[in-house]
Amino acid sequence: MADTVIHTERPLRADARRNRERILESARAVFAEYGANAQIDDVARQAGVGVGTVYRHFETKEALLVELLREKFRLFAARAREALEQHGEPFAVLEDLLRRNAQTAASDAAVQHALAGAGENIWMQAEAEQQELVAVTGLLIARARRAGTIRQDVEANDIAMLMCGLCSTMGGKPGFDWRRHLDLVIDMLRAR
Amino acid sequence: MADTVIHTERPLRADARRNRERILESARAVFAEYGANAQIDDVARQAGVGVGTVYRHFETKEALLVELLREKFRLFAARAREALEQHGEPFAVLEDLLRRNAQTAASDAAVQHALAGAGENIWMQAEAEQQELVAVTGLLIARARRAGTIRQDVEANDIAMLMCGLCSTMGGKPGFDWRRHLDLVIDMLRAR
Amino acid sequence: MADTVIHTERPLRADARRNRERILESARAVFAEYGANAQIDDVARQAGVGVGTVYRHFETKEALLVELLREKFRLFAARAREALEQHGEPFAVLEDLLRRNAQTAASDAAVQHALAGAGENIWMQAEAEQQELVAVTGLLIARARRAGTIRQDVEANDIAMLMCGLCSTMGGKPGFDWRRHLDLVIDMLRAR
Amino acid sequence: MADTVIHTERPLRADARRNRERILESARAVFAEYGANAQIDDVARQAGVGVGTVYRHFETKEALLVELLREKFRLFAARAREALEQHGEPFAVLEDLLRRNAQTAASDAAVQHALAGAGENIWMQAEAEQQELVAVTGLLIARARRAGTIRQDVEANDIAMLMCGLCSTMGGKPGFDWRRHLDLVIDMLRAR
DNA sequence: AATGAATGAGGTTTCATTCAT
DNA sequence: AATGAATGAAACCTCATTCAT
Repeated sequence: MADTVIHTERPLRADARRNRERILESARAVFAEYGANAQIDDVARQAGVGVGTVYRHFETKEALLVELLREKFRLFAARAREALEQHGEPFAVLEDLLRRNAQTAASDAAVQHALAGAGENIWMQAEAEQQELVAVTGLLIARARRAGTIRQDVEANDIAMLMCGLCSTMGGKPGFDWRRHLDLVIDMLRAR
Repeated sequence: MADTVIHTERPLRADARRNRERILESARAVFAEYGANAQIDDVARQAGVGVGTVYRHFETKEALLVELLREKFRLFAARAREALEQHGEPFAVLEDLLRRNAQTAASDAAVQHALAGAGENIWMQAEAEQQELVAVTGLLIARARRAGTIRQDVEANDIAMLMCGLCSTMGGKPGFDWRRHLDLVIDMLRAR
Repeated sequence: MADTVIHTERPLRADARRNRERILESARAVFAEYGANAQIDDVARQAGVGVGTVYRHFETKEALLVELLREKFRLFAARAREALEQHGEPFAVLEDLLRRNAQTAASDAAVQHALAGAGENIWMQAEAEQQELVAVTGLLIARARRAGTIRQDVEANDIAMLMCGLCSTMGGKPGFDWRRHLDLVIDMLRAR
Repeated sequence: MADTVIHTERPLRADARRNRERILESARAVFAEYGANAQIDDVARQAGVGVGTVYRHFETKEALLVELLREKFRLFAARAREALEQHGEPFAVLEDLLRRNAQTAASDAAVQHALAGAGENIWMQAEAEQQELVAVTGLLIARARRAGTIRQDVEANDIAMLMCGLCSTMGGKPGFDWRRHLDLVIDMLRAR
């Protein structure tokens, strides 16, 4: 009851934190279903809260989208760090990582799409998280390069772009089969 | 190949055809500037016609987007056909084609973006044109394969997906340099 | 070829007259189907002419509606005049007239409706024709009154209003059966 | 008869209810002034609320019209129920009711008009309320019939149609005087 | 005289965001 | 802190009417 605490940043009451989680979850679901033109009202309804609550947690719709993108980057970065701990052949480890990430993105294709279609604005606001991911990916590449199992001229951003491109083809675009394509891309990355 | 096309559709009065052209031109400009949420009213104003005229030519905003996508595919297909006529080394011809297409897409990044973000719907409505492009690309690949200068396992749809992916990274996404990346991709396509 | 005739009012070339007829016919059909919010374009298409032609004959959509109302009044007036020639019992003649008019209106319910819903404006522009109808109806009533077979206090405008009201109930309004109701109304008009 | 109505629908916040009332009031005024082609924006402005609020309460312009019709039926039904409580001569009670209703309709002529011109759709959506009115009217008629002061063959729907017809003549149609006409109609309903 | 393409004011509706409760 | 009603700018689209062909 004596919670006259001064919130410098975000101690966030337990229920508030729970709401935040629920909102993000719903946002994923709703954007996945309706693309970037899903409505905040839908997100709120799905989360079982009022619109006002959504806005308390995310100042704008864009901010919500940004957070989704950040989360994705954080997840991928976390996986990349785990990969760093592994002791297998470096390229194989990287390959496994990419396959798992692609799979995750595919199960989320519509959100991915919404994010791809989203203005550069959104990407810029997630730059820190993106850099972090690129940095860790860089370490994985360096290891593989030392092992001589990856093309010498590949950089972390190339992987990022290839994966980003792969995701952009995941919708339901006719003739496109991302699994096949990923096989090819991975093989292309391999040292000759 | 002589273009004795039979117009089953109405031949379109001269001024109407002119308007149609102007509308498409403006649409390109306006979508390029404002992305997929450009307004039809802006397209009309920019074209110097009334909104009604835009709607007479394109029943829906989506229809306009579809036509833009179709045009792009037609342009790329035309270039691909030209490339078929050339007598240089097949892979070099293909490389040149890809570079020119990438350049075109880049000068049009926002439209590209709008199209990428667009629902699968739009892509499906342009499927015929896409198939045509893929078909001609297939011929170019076949030649290069016979010459032994391209990876044996590359298919036309892989090229499509790589280019489509490349385009999706063209916005202003931080850290992404498509020219560099295209160099890499082309080199990856080359036979070892 | 020497048709430098001066058109004081409407000599109207034969084909023009034919067009005018076709337009009115189509207007009846189209207003009957879509009510007052039928579009001029529909009328034109149905008539097999361009919109411009419709406008050459009828300055505005309202003018077209007015003409439809006028025609109806003219038809009813003509029938009333014919009734005057008949030698049966005056009230019976009137009754027969009303029944036939109601039948006509019913087969035309939607137009009737459109006309009823239309502003007073329209009725005022058809006033002359309406007066003519009322006048002839007055003669029929007078005869019946002399014969003592109609209520003494009924006037022509009462008949008009009753019929107008009857028509207004003809749509598909639930529970309303205009034939039953007409029987009652006619019996009410009869002298006790 | 105590109004312990159970609200299955949400009880509606106090301010929301107030707004709803205001919107209906304005709708009456605005439809009265401009007929069926009044604009929702005008209704909103007149009510001092945003358009969005109008749409929150009534999904569609049509829904607003329907509610107006329902209200009218409810009002008339309420009056009819009051009339049932009265102990005067049954026909006189009915007559008084009709006169008051006609007066109300006249003061509302344009709305009445809009409703008359409206598609059957609208009437069908108000069928429940209409039936209720017809039912109560039926009781009034039954009493008068027992008293022998009304024509034996008149039914509730006849009264409805006569009144509905009367209303349809109320605009500014030339030559039509509804008060005169109502006198006649009432006299016609009286038992001979 | 006829055609139908063009016009553009105006209509309905949506939805991100604010704010009273 | 949460709620959801309210807001209103802006989006899309329609259609009576005009006008170039």
